[in-house]
Amino acid sequence: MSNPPTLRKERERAVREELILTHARRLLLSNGFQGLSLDELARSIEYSKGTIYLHFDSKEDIALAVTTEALRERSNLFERATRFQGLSRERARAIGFACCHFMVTNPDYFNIDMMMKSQSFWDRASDKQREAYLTQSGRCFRSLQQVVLAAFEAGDLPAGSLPPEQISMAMASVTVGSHIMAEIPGLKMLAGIEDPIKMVRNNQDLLLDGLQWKPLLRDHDYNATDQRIRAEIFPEATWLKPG
Amino acid sequence: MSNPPTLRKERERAVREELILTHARRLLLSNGFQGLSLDELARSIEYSKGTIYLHFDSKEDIALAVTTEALRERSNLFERATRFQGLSRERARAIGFACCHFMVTNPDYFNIDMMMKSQSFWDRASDKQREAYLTQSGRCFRSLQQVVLAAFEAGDLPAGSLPPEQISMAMASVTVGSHIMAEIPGLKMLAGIEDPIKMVRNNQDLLLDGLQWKPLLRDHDYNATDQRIRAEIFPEATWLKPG
DNA sequence: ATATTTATTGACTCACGGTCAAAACTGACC
DNA sequence: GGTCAGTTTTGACCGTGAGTCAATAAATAT
Repeated sequence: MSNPPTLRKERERAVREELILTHARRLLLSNGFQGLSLDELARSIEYSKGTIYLHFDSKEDIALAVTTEALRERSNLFERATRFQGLSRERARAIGFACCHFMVTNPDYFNIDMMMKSQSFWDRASDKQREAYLTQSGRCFRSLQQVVLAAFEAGDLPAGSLPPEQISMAMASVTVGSHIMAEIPGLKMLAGIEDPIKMVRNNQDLLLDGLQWKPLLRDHDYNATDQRIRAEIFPEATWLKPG
Repeated sequence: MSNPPTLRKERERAVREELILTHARRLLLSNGFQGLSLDELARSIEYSKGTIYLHFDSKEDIALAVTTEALRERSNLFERATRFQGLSRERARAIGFACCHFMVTNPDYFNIDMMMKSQSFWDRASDKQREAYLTQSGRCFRSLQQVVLAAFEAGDLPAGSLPPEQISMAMASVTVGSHIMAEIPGLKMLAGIEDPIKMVRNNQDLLLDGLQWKPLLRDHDYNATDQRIRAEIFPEATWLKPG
């Protein structure tokens, strides 16, 4: 039994897996799931198709892994957001900010993510990838939950109104839904949406007001908060317009 | 040139198209998009595969048509809902009710609908089907919009706060998002969601409160409203639990 | 009854996801 | 440095299934 080569092999394997995912993401984003050809992918990475199947069980498995990688990135942003120093609702806003920043940075991510949630896609992925995806979902959720609990402790949310998990879910729901609605080609026109991000954030504000999360939108200068969030946590977010 | 036979032909064509869609829906719902085989579909309808292609451009085209049929059904429910006699927020609630009723009646619809919105699927459908889909989306949206405008007229929504289209979009967003979140396998457990429908309606309530849509949740007995909605508009909705 | 147009077919192609026996490579042992 | 068991990698091959189109059947016109 030789250890050094084994370790090297593992490292090389990890590198190759990353190589596969990098190219898979590129193909997936440019041609969609249907346009992702495993023959082309094999050619891109300069390994054979068989080798790809040493890493992943199916095409769907690869797509889910790509999605999970992006989701991990999103979780990281969320965790950074929770570290914002401020009122509880400002911290919640920082998470909303993170989410929008992610959307701007990864404009095509939602398409793939939504697709993978369709039963017939989800079912064809491996347990391993499914678990990894749920782990990252959990991380996102926990970031939210942490801020919600802090809000209860600070008395910024009315005690006993709703269980905290439900509040986190509501926040996630409005965000996901807004992103989706913003992407529907025809409705954007129909509803006169000019700036999708603005809509998302707007809807988040409405929900938090509905939850009576203090301070309410009208009682605080959240534009200033946004500027602080950007300056202190997400200096790379160049999309935020002043005012 | 013969007219009578032409009319009959058109009728027969429409019947056959419906036949295709009926069977396509069955296969789609039971096996998912991947499991929908055009050979099997052809066998089901007792016509050849070529004939299917006289009606639809691609597999995606068929799937979109199935989706649109369901969406048309949903639009019908929405329009019925707008006819509820009551306060503006009660009418909005009736639409929320309709949406939940639809979800209960068509539990797998959202999967397909979400999939069709992915770029690579949408792109493979025909213009004709895309337009039909957007037409039905528009009908849903307009039902919502109608109730929102009525709310402004009645003074139940604070004037000048937000443009009505944006309010409609927010309502649609929170609903769509809640449905999606409710369906994610792992998160349901993580967040302790027991009744997905309850969550959807809850989130809708929170948003409408956030919009200051009078009367607020705490100022009105909306359980009674639900009972009336069911009795007067949706007697077939057996899922509504009393209380 | 026959010609012409229209409707329908299903065998065929081709692309692609997935497999696996064979080839290439590795490193342990003499 | 040569041999060989074990491991890794390969790419030709398979089955499936979407989409096509020349051939056929049915309907209609003459």
